[in-house]
Amino acid sequence: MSRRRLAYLLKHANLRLGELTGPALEPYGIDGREFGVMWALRAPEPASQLEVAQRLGIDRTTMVAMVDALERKKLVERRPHPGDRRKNIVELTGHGRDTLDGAARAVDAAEEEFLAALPGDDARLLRELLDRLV
Amino acid sequence: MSRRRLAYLLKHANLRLGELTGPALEPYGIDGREFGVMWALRAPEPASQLEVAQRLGIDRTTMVAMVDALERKKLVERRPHPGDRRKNIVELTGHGRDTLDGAARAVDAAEEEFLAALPGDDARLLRELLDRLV
DNA sequence: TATTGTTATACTCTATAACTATA
DNA sequence: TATAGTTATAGAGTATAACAATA
Repeated sequence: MSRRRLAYLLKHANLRLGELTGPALEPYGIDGREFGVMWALRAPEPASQLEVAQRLGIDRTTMVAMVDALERKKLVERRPHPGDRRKNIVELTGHGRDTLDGAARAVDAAEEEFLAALPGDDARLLRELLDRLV
Repeated sequence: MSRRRLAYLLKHANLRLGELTGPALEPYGIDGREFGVMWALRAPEPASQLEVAQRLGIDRTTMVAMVDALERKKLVERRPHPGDRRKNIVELTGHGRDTLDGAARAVDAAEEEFLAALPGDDARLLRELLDRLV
């Protein structure tokens, strides 16, 4: 009867996951949000700053600071778009790609630990259900 | 292959839910966080400010401002704890209880709309899986 | 000494508005 | 006129530190 609300469950699930992914990413010098940007950049097709921001659902002004930080760490690079000089192409550097490989494995492990309370099928199911909602 | 990360799914699920519950609560003059506090206060047993804060996983300093706001709206009341004068008992007022009744129905409807993409069994299952994780 | 509530303060995350340069 | 990126700024939401009252 002491039912917890869906918003509470989603928020605290995300908080708990963050407590696992945060430390897992620390050795790579990035936080969860930066990992999210790099993850969105992993496709071989280059993307403009705005495209990445929209893919992640963050504001383009927020994106500026994120790319600034990642560029300072030599993990991504901006270069002008050949066909439209208003746009920046944002790409992972070689070092960024290497970092992402390791970081992605660390995040995989953190997610696995987060989902450890659920049997394998249920973990897969949870991801699928959320995917259908978002 | 374009897999979205679990943190992304949880965050955006919560954002989407908030976009539904926010407007649903507007007629009741409260936001989602205030609803959360009132929901935690619905049990007949009185609770101290700190107990409620811990139940919700929010800081006690944050709790002060939340209770201040709800008290200004005459939805909750503080009274001294009879046995321990350091503590405040926080309780719903009559008006607070009436408001919560309506607000809870509005939030139920918003959650239902949020979960509409899932067949009934899956909606129940999602809640259960999250409940086991948090 | 430790705990509860409070206040002042600061930090993180994010968005809005205004600007520059391109289209 | 509209778009991409940038900057400055402001607003949530939250936490830390210090204090008063009480245990």
